[in-house]
Amino acid sequence: MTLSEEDYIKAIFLLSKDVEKGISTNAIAMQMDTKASSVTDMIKKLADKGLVHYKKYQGVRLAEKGRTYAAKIVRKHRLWEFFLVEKLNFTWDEVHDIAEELEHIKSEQLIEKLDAFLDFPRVDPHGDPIPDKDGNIAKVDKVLLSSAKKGERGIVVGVKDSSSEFLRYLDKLKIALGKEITILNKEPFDNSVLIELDSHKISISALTANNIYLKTI
Amino acid sequence: MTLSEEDYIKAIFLLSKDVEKGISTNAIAMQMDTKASSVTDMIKKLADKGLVHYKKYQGVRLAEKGRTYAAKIVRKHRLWEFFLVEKLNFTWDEVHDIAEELEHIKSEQLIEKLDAFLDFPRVDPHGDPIPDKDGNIAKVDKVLLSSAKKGERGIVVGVKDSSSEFLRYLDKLKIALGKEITILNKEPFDNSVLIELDSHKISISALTANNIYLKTI
DNA sequence: ATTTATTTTTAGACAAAGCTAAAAATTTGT
DNA sequence: ACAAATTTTTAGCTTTGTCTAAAAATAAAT
Ligand SMILES: [Mn+2]
Ligand SMILES: [Mn+2]
Ligand SMILES: [Mn+2]
Ligand SMILES: [Mn+2]
Repeated sequence: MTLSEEDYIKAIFLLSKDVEKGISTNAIAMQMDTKASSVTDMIKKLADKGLVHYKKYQGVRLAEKGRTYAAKIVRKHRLWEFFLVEKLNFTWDEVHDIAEELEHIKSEQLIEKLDAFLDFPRVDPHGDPIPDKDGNIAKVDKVLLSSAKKGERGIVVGVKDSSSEFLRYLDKLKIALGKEITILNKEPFDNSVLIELDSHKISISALTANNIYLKTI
Repeated sequence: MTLSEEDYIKAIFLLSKDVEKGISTNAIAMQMDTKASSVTDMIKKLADKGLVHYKKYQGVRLAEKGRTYAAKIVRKHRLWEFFLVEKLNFTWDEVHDIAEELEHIKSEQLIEKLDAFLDFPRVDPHGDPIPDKDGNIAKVDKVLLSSAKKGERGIVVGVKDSSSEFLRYLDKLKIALGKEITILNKEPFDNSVLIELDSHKISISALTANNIYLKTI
């Protein structure tokens, strides 16, 4: 598998997470910041290799072989992110692009030794689960802050958008994994959410609330 | 710089170490396990980018720009090797190929943080010096075991051949960095060397002796 | 049910990096 | 000094992955 093939298969894997149907050419092109025609070319190659199921104009689905391969790349990506934050003191907004390269290093032994060195972490710095060595992913139960109800309390356990910009905005709001949040009110006018955090009341926009995951308590 | 360009510039850098003249196309092809015609193509590209000086049929020399770039790749290679051995418990014969990939990860910040995490090591697991962040390399003074004289003593500080096969052979002989060796005798017939190691006498072939560096004491 | 708009695929080009085979230059041997 | 051997370069092809522009298929709108 080439680096490029790996990035495609991973993109399809991530896009398939909560989608039942085939993934569209355009969706993949968007995710990978490339052109639809390039995607079509690559999909054909992946189909020839038996990694995806593909019928023209019908979108693409991962074959079992492709799914486990993709999960392993995601495993590497997230383990490296954990390493960068926990051992090298990077912040959670700095690690994605570096992990995007590190995830392609080809050595089973390396990743198993890294896993042990890190003491077998179960989630990455953004709260995303780290697949095990066979590609299985633990189902984390979490809800979006935007869908939590007035009066509920929860711990921040993840983010949906993990772009640097969003993560730095959360830093500014003092929102981080592990923080406790209480939903004080929801404003019907603009769907903003009034929360209590560190004994302060702050208002969170609908867009922001739609990108924060809570585990309700 | 592409991965391939980086590997070429590094190869030229390593071949230039104790050579004054231009590096030949064939020597590079040999080192990189590729064909001379491919080397010629790449050299032209590197020359266009100002990384090397090149005149047809005259071999190639690193330009200053190329030298510092190459030194940075070597720095990354050796720091990662150190990490693999010291933190992930790899053995010295297992790390080269993995470092060959890791050396291409593009992040200044990553390598500086890794350096700090490792506590600024000065040599890699094979005794080779780790260039500093500006590409300067400390001159280590060491001699080949093959050139040490009868009666001299020394500490093993490096290897010339760092192939897995040779390193595993050294493991078998119980020769490792830091071990003390006394030259008891040199056999004129086949240039083998009789040494004392861990209070045992063993005979080392000329070829083996020519790939072990000592710091005499 | 057509027409219009959007999505997807194809066709044709291009850059990177490699190869083989042949030509050109340099080095070596006598 | 000149022929033979070796090294280096060139020419022409191949594979990967990308792109633009045009054609084909599907989806949406009237
Ligand atoms: Mn990637
Ligand atoms: Mn992540
Ligand atoms: Mn390399
Ligand atoms: Mn080394």
